[in-house]
Amino acid sequence: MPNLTPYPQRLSAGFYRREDVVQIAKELLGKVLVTAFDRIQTAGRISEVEAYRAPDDRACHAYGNRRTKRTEVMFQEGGRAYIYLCYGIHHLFNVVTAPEGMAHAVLIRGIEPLEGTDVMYQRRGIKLDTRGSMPAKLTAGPGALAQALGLHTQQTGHSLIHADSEIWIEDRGMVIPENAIAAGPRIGVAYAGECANREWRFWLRDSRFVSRGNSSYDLKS
DNA sequence: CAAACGATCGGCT
DNA sequence: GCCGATCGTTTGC
Repeated sequence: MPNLTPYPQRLSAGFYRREDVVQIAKELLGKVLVTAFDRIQTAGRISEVEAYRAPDDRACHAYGNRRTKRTEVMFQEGGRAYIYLCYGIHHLFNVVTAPEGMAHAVLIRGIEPLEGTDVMYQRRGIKLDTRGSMPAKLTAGPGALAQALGLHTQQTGHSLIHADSEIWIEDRGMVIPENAIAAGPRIGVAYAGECANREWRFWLRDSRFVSRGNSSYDLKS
């Protein structure tokens, strides 16, 4: 059988609306996050993610299924952006998953720059230096990559699926073997008690565009 | 109405 | 490695 799958292929409702957010988080590694605001396209390969899951996850903003104005979008059907302000400064981008009524999300924590890198430098306020390799600080860390892609809290709730969306995720056919994925506890959730021990942070083991050291271990060694 | 608190980053030591 | 910035959201009085 010839492979007739045309790439790139935008991820569809069926991908996002499954109930296993941990599995979806892992599958998002290697996919390509794209923004196209005012016809300026920027894109990067997802290299680090974290899963959050209401109602039982104390680290999740919708813990206990509490609905607030901010978290309401997490309860909507999968395939939307949940973007919130962190520490008064950083705009953190999450992918809403699961069917309507289940508040699950995947925080995107790192991307490897692919397209529009000049714009990324501009948005980040980093001076372009063509000598040497791209600095990890360009798009490693959730606040950094959101800034590089022009993501902002005002886009929270936007669809990642509709044809006219300015934010979407593509499958470009990259296959990530399980042993290329590392796992560890989520960052910055010490307040979450036992839930802080859940190893729901995943990253591409060999990527430089990861927010913390590549310690911890590989999945399925 | 008041106040505490971040799913972080960058600058400085 | 440590520390301060900065402000919307949430909760408590």
